[in-house]
Parts: sequence; C-alpha cells; structure tokens
Amino acid sequence: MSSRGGQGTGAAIPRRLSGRSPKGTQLRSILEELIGTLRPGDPLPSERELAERYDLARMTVRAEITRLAAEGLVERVQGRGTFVAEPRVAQAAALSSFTEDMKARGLVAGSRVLGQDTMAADAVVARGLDVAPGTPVVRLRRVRTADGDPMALEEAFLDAARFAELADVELEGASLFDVLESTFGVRFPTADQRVVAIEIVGEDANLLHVAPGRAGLKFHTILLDEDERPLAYAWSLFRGDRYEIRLRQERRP
Amino acid sequence: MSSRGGQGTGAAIPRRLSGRSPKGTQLRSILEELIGTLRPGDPLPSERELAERYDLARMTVRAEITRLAAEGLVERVQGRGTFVAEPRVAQAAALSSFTEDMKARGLVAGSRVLGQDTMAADAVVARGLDVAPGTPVVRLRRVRTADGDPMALEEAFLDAARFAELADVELEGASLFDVLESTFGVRFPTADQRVVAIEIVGEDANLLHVAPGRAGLKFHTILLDEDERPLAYAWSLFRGDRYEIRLRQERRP
DNA sequence: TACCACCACTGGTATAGACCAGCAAGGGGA
DNA sequence: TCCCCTTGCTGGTCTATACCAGTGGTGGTA
Repeated sequence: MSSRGGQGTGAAIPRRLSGRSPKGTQLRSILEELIGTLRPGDPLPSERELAERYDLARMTVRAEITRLAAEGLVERVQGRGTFVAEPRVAQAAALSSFTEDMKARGLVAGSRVLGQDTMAADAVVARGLDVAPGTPVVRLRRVRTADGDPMALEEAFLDAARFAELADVELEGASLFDVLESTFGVRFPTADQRVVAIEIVGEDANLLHVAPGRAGLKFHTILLDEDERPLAYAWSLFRGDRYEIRLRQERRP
Repeated sequence: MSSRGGQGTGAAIPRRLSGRSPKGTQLRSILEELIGTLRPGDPLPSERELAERYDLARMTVRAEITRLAAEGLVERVQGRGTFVAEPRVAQAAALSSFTEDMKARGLVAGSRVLGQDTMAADAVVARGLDVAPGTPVVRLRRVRTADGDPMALEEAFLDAARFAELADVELEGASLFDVLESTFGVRFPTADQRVVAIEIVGEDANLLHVAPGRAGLKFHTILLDEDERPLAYAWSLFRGDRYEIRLRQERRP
C-alpha cells in the first residue's frame, strides 16, 4: 500500500487535495459528497484511513468529522467506526417554506392570491418588522392549498422600500421563499416563530372551508437576516383538522 | 504575569485539575460554571490563557471550546475572542419539563393530581410506548398550574413493568422529569412531539376553567431513551389563551 | 488633526506522535 | 460444542509545536 494510493479502489471520490483552500475544507466537501452517496448506517472510512489517503494528520481529519458529527450528518461509535446518521433534526429545526413543508408531507402545495398591495404598517406589523408604524409595506394575502384543498391562510409583510417589486410578482404557483432567495438574493438563515391555538371564525372560516369556531394553529413568523434584522413578518392560520407540528427535541443535562 | 498565576485574580473558579477524569471533561465543567457566572457577550479567557492556567495543551482547550460552541453556549470570533452566546435555540430545540418551561416564562409551576393508577394500555398508548395493547401501564393524570391557575391537562403513561413504583410517588409538587431522572435514574436525551390544535370540550373545559369550544394546543410526546426506545408517552392539553409555542428555526441551504 | 503602519493580541489550521478505551472476530482450550 | 482471551481494528484524549488570519490599539508621520 504505502503511498501508491490504489487507482481503482476509490469509487467516484477525488483522490487528491488540490491545494488552494484549507485542507480541512476540501476534505469536508469530499466527505459530504461521499455521505450523499451512502445510506444511513453505512460506515465512513476510518479516520486513519482518510488521513493516509489524503495525506493529512489524523487530527485534521478528526476536526472535520467532529464538525460533521456536530451537524448530525454522521455518528461516531468508539470501537466501531463512524456512520452516516439517520436524517433527524431536519424536520423540527429546519425552517421550511409552505411549499417545502407540504412536499415533505407528500402533498402538492398551491396558492390562491387574495391580494397583493402596498399599505401602511399597523402596530403589529411595525413591531414584527421593527419599523415605525405607518411605514409603507408590501402585503401578500394568499390561501395556501395542499392537493387543491385549503390548508392555510397567509399574510406576509415586507418593507416596501426594499421589496416594492414584490407587489407585482406572480405568486400564484411560486414559493415566496424561492422568490426572496432567487429574485431578491436575500438570505434568511433564521426565523423566530410563535404559535398559538385560536378559533377560526368569520371570513377566515369561509376561506378555509371549515365550520366557524373550529380550532386552528396561528403562526407568527419573523424571517431574520444574517444580522438578526427582520426581513419579513408573516402570520399563517392553519386548519387544525389537517395540520400538525412535528418536533424532535433534545434534552440538555 | 507570566507563570505566577495570580492567586487573587481568578474569581471563584478552580485553579487546578484534580486528575481523576479526563482533563478535557474537567475543563469543560469549569468553563460551563464560569459561563454561568457571566452574561451574554462577556469574553471567556483566551485559549492560550486557559491552556497555561490549567497546564494543558492549547489543542485540548480548543477541543472543549469547540464542543461548547457546537452546543451554542459560546461564540468564537477570530481575532477578537470567545464570548458567551445569547441564549437562543434553547427554547425551541431543548426538551423541557412543564416545570422548567413555566420557570422560563417567569411563572411558578404546580400540579393537582387527578389520578395515579395502573391500567391496561389502549391502542393509542400501546402505539406510543411501542408495546402490545393490554400491557400494564402506569397512568398519571394531572392538572398543571401556572401561578395557581390551570394551564394544562396532562396524562402520562409508562410501562408498569419498569415504573410500577411511580403509581405511589408523590407528584403534587414534583416534576415528573426530575423523578424519572433522579429516582429511576433514566435518561431521555430526545423526544418526539406532535402538536395539534383542538377545541377544548366537556370535562376538560371544566378542569381548565375555560368555556367549552375554546381552542387549545394538544401535545403528544414520546420520551426516547439512548437507544431510541420509548420510555414514556404523554399527551398534554394547553389552554390556547394562555400558552404559546416559541420556535427558533434555522434554514439549511 | 488625520491617517496609516505596525504590533500584540485573538482564534484557525495543520502536523506527528503517543497512549487509552471500546468493540468484534478468530483461535485455542476445556 | 462452548467459552474466553488475544489481537487488531475503531474512535477518544492529549501533547508540543508551527504558522496563518483577523482585530484593534498605539504611536509615528504627513
């Protein structure tokens, strides 16, 4: 073996580091790609093997695998090895759009736009966006559907100074998240959410096709940019009979 | 300065490692304690300073700080230092007992025990605990109070073969989580939860002091042990007018 | 006064080695 | 046949060292 590095044994994974970026970073993407080709429970090459294959110190390899383990991509077992982890936290901790959420539940998401205009921020919206009351904001009102049936009512508000064009974007079949990310190029790595249970009454009940007084889940969501500044405020009212939250929580000692 | 190690400068933090357990582990608890005495944004001693103070290699110190950073307790900034992080994810990702949850909201948790007995698992409970229907289970029925007012209704089920003594434990002022952890010595690092919105009707409405038909949040919780096996199944019904879920979510690219 | 270069700090990456601890399979003895 | 111990793997801890890469203050120069 030694340094010859078997030509044919290495699957479709790079055999050498190219030298530009930090070695750890390169190893990391190699490992991420490798993990993508494996199934949960499959073992990764051992640390010593990776160190030798890519001509790295074992500590360097360990540092990267530690990162992967911290993110939940792999799981280490002393004496046995490192294994591709079951996908877990994703559901609870991951911020997903309605479209992504429905897809994960095996449903096809749709929209019916009720209104798309510019208005002055009221107290609640102003507080959510951290702007002065009266500031012009773009408002999007939609009924969100799953497999064609009404699932949720949604009203999103964004600062008009920055997102004025949103008032004219076609949103009937699109994901607001996608539009924000691709058209406007904004990132929102985190979101704060409050969820309360309320009765669905009045016009909301009609729009959602439920009897007045039935319970629903109301989400108040604030999308935050890299600097923790509010990008968007939205509330969504989900039908209680068709939607549930799934959480996976971890206990700290 | 140099190696004298100021006697009087070191606050109430241990100055030496005792040698029994791994050094990293000891350093870790020292740091956790230190963090407890600091406020968010406060700087930790530098890695080199910690290494010298406790006679460790810097890499050893780094490994532990890396762990703390991965858990979100501290934040590292290249060129500036390591700082106590704002408490964030804690609320959403951390599994907390009713008692802990209320405390975090500035309320005092209490209980009124409605029943504490052993019964045969019905289909729902059997499914939650992953046992055969009819298996004997301990059932705990409680009204949970916050500052003395009813906040939630809770029914917990545990395998009687393992937790028979629970039927006789005093739970009026105690936390079930505490009892499980201290008296039974079990660990439940994770939990799966489903949350739905329902109308509170019948006897439940009386117990919670709300008008029949008002909305509530119903949690279905399964506590899982280290091997992902169910330890306990519980449902809790929270008053919609007094309780809300707070989530902080992260977006993955 | 205003600016800029430098320097003393911070964490970030990387090395090469040692030994400990847990797991599993194979071989040998009862 | 069954059990146990050895052996060779795995990851876990720890050291001592080197250099890179940001940050922010200090002091000198224009």
